[in-house]
Amino acid sequence: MRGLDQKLHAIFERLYDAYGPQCWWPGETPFEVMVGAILTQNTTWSNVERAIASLKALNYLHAEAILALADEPLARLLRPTGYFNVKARRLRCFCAWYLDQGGYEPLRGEKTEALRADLLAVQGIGPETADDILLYAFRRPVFVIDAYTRRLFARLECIRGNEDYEALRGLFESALGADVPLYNEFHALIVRHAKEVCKSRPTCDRCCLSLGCPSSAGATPRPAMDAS
DNA sequence: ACCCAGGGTCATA
DNA sequence: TATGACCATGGG
Repeated sequence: MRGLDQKLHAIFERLYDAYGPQCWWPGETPFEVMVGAILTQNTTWSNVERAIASLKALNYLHAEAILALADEPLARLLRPTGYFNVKARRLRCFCAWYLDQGGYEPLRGEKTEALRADLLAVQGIGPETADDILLYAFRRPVFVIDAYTRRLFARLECIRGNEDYEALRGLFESALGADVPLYNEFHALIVRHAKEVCKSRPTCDRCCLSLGCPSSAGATPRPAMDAS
């Protein structure tokens, strides 16, 4: 019986071969990454890009500027991301915390688990958003668990699928070992794959992971993933 | 018109 | 612990 680590690495290779490097997270600065992580909650990235662009255009992409904005004007800028009233509050809570901590440099010195606990204490930052921030803004070896990850690996029979967030994160992290570049690319590839599969629905009968389904004429079918 | 998206919180049972 | 309701725009 192959270990979980070998299965995961094999799946990673399939995804990487199929899609190549994803160059995540899209964003020029760590702060932009953090803002994006909050704004992308249950929302497509293309919607987040509009809001980020608006903030940038007005030179508001700083914790001080966002905090200085009243709820309503901020919500207007966040409008395309959906839940704009909720996200305006969340963003301001985050910015207040961020400034209170002294910004990026002091935070960068914190140990990962302490930083994670701090992030989770911010209203509106849950486990996935915190882990996005830890991995993509602070380069910490934290494996992000999202709905795609849960569905995909449950289907590939690597997990049951009903484990709680922390259990899954522990499972992936101990199987893969602390590896920031791997975690970075893996999560991005999982999201990419989900989009790709979604695009080809309902004929999603052929993907790089051989998730069931016949291959189209002329294509060489991949051998099925060894799930045992 | 319907479904879902790179979630999180809060109220119930 | 575990569901359900709620937040709300934009693209398929």
